[in-house]
Amino acid sequence: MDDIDRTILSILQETADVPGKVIADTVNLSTSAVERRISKLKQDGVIEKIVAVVSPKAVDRTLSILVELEIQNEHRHTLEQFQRWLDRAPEVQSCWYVTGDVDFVLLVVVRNLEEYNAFVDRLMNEQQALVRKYKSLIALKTIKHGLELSVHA
Amino acid sequence: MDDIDRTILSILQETADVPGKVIADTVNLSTSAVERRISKLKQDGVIEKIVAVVSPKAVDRTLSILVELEIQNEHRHTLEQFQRWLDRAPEVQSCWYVTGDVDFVLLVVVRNLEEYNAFVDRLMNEQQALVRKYKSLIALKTIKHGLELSVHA
DNA sequence: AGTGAAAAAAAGTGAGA
DNA sequence: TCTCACTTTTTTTCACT
Repeated sequence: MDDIDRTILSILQETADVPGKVIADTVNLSTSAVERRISKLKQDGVIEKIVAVVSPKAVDRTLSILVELEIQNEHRHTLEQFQRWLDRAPEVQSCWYVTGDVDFVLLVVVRNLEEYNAFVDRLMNEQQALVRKYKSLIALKTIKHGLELSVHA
Repeated sequence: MDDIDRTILSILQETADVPGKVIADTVNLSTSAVERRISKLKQDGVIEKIVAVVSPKAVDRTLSILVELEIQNEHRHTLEQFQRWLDRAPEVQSCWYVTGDVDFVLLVVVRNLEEYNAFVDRLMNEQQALVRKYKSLIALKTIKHGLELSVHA
């Protein structure tokens, strides 16, 4: 992966629905060369996928909450099934297993507090043996939210 | 926005680089109808953008850290410029202003601890008057990370 | 709004440098 | 691995239901 690929990646990370011709012009290459590079980047898994970013407002999911979870120590061996539970929960947009006194941090995106409450109820019901404690950090403002990575070597 | 649009959205949220024909077949509509719907969804801002998701491994950004920041109370009126600072920082992938004893939560994605340390140094240097305290939650594992929203009414 | 066909645009392929 | 010319696929447009 050379410098041109990185330039292509940083363009595609911002907007991927541009014709190859446009990219070709900015990197001074022919369209086919650019298309061939993009195919290879997909092939090699450098580009994992191309996705549509949907407006949270438009589908009424404007409430973001970071949830810090502490897990019962006795259940540390059952974490796998809990991770699957999280992975399947549609309200959970992101989720990390972290160091420190907190064990998991979840980013939960829902319609409103009622829906959040329902989510927490479900969590505490279906995973009551596991979760020792939780803390909700309600996002008053999302300053920035995306998946862009700095791509330079 | 009807049910068909929502189906289209949920497909596009997963993978947006499929021909309209494929979507047309799954929603039982002609290609032109589907393309017209997609154009309108973009036009109306329901689809904010189409982006490439880049593999963190492939570009060597495998260290994710959640940073909790507490802000000096005296500087609450200067938050705007701090938000701009965060927005411009390439290491900061996401950032929320939250309720509770913590004020901001940042998702910082970097190459390694050295790079993270450099980031924190820069933060503390350039925003020393603002930041009272910070806490790093290092992600040992990213269970799930994306921008997908449940799209149903 | 939708369909289906024609036109336009974009992406993919292969020979030669 | 690039470019250039060519083919195939996809998207857009348009007349009509």
